This record gives sequence, structure tokens and C-alpha cells, in this order.
Amino acid sequence: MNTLTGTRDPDLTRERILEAAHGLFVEKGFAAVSMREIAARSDVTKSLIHHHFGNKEALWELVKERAFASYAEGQEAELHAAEEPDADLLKNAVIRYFGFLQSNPEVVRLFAWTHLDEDQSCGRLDAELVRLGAARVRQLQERGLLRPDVNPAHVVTMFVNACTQWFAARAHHAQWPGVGGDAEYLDDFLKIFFEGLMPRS
Amino acid sequence: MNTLTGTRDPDLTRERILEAAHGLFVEKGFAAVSMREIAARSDVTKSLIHHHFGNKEALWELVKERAFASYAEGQEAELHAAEEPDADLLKNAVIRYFGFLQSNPEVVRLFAWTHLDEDQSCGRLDAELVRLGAARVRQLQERGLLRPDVNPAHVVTMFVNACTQWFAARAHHAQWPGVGGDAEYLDDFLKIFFEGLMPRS
DNA sequence: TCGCTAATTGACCGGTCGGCCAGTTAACTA
DNA sequence: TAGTTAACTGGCCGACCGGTCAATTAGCGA
Repeated sequence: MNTLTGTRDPDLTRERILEAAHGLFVEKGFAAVSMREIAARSDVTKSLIHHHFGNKEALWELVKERAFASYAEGQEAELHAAEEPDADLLKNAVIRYFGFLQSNPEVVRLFAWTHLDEDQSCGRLDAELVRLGAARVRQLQERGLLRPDVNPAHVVTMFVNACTQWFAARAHHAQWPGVGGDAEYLDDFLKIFFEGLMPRS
Repeated sequence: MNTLTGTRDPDLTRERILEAAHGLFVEKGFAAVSMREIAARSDVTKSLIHHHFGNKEALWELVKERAFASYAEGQEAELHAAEEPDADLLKNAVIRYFGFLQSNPEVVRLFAWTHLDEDQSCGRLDAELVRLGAARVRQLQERGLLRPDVNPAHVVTMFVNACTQWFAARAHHAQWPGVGGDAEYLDDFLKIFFEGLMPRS
């Protein structure tokens, strides 16, 4: 199984198991995945998974933890990459986030599974992210570039929700008459969202 | 079990089973629920469930079908109840939909499970609903009460998404700094959404 | 090179799964 | 009231579940 070459690499083995588990959990959810499936996909004995990770729940928690940590890390990097905040920057952040979910559908699914579990572990990691995003929105408000009478955290939550649910319920919306593709939806959202955020005299 | 009184009522029995199955599936998802659990909760033999519904998948499909039909029916009734469309009416529709999900959290969960299944059955039922909603938005656009340069179907999709994801990811947002309760979020959403939908000269 | 540690294996455990089937029993109909 | 139908039951099946354990084996430091 694992030692066809006769050589051992426990780190690589752990990585292979985590990768297989990640794929299966994202696809089918915790309950519908068996340890035997994970073992088969990672070409490892079921006992070896228990040896490395303890039990199924611990493996699931670790898979989530890693995925969300990598997500938060990547998003924080993108947030810091953009230097000076102006109104365009927020728009670009929305576009970037939308594109990120578009090319990382497993993130959307993992969040959905986690929410159905009523698991709150995901919220701790990106709380800092939201804090940073909200702070930028507040800066824009103070400069008079965005309307000041809305909660900055809600502004962030709103576009995150709009993007996430668009991809989570994609198959659902696809059957609705008149609903366009990703680009058209994003375009209309940006129009309404940013017009609605403009300061009024 | 079912016949403590010595009397039989197959319709009531079917209803009891469906109700128990609905509750368990909504709570834990298809894979994590066993036929034995459903049998126990509905105070019926496992064999009887198979007798009435065939197998687990068929029961799950029926549960979803009924729930979505009842959802679509209720929403359509509410949509028709409001007579003449004006700008306030759309706002009231959003408020009503938000309130509906707030007091019917099982609808949110059922949609989420269905989306993760990549099941498209839910979309067929409410397509008509969206068509009606979009038609009303188009009316408002033609009367100059809403900006004309956005897809009406996207307007509907957008507020449905905003409401749905708010409740789906409630436990998640709750850990974000500065995010308020239901009322505050809805308030800020309405501000931005309807200001963004206003026609400009 | 010897011995220790940890990676890895396959067999096995008790328990639960969905589904089936041969019965019993209540209601309906002729 | 006799006979048919369908609701309902309990027991059973093979398959699979997560987890354990003793044995084997590879790597590594003394």
C-alpha cells in the first residue's frame, strides 16, 4: 500500500491522507464519507489513518482547520497587497473575492458543511479579516467616500454573503428564468451595491 | 407501536413518518439519519416505513418535494396578497422574506442540504416565483421607480441571497466583530440595496 | 551493528446500516 | 359473514461502519 517502494515518509503520508480526506469531505460531507474510502483514495491502510490522526472526527476537524487557515491566510495577504484605500479598492476587493470563490468552489462547500454542523470554528479565523476589512470601510466613510450611516462590518458581511450564496446555490439559480452567468450577476451586484454606498448630500 | 389503540390510519401514519423524517433530515442531513431513528421518532416499525415509502432515498426526495412545494405555495400566496406594486412594496417583500426565513430556519437548512447534494429539484418549483417577482421589478423600472439598467431577475436573486446566507451562516457571522443582530443587518441591507436601486438622472 | 522508536500492516471486534420476508391483524367488500 | 386487501410486525440478512490490536518492518541514533 503505502510502502510499495519500501521507503517511508510519514510527513508525505499524512499529507496524502489529509488531501484525500479533504476531497471526500468537501464532496460528500462528514457523515457520508467512510474511513475505508479515505484509506483507499490515499493508498494507505485504514489503521494507519487512525495511527496518525486518532479518529474520524479529529481528522475532519484537522481538515477544516487547515482549509480555513489557508483561506484566511490567502485573503489576508490579498488584503494587505492593496495599498491605499479608495472607493475603487473596495470594488476591486469584491471582484477579487468573487473570483476567488469562483475558482475555489471547495471553499464554498466547506463553509456550507461547517455551517450546517453549527460549527463555529471557521468564524474565529476570519474574524480578524473582517475586522481589517471593516476598518478600511470606516476609513472610506471618514473621508467622505462612502455613506457614513451604515455599519462597516455589515458592508463586508453583505458582499461576502452575496458572493458566497451565489456560488453555493448556483445549481438552484441556474434554473431561474432570466438569471445570467457569473459576470452578469457580479456586474449588477456591483452597480447596486456601490451606488447604494455612495454618500448623499 | 403504531396500533396501540388497535385502530389503523395509514394516512396519519404516513404523515407521522414524513414529519419525523423531515425533522431529522433537516437537522442532520440525509447521510447522518438512519431509518431506525425515523422509525423511533414516528413510533412506527422500520419495516412500515419501507412499506409506505420504498427506501430511504425515496423518503428523502418526498420530504424535500413536500417542503419546497409548501414553501413555494406560501411565498406565491404572499406575493399575490400584495396588490399594487410600488417602491415600498418591494421593500416590504424583502422585509417579509427576511422575516419568513427568520421564523422558518428549517427552510434555510433544507435549501443548504439540497445545494450540497447538487440537487436541482428545488429550483423548478420557485422558478415561477422568481419570474413573478422579476416581472414586478420590471414594472417598477418601467414606471421610473427603479433604475432600469439592472437585470430584474438579479434584483430578486440578490435579496434572496442576502437573506438566505445571513441565516445560513448565522453562527459564523456571530463571531465577527461589529456585526449586529438580525434587525440591524436587515436595516443596513435595505439602506444600501434600495439606495442603489434608485433611478439617477 | 545493535536496539529502539515509530510507521505500517492485516485480521478482527462489536455494532449499526438499509432492506427483505414470512407472518399477523385490522378494515373493507361482496 | 367469508374472503380479499393492505397495514403492520419482528426477525433476519449480508454489508459496512469506526476502532483496536498484535505483529512486522523500516529508519535512526548510539
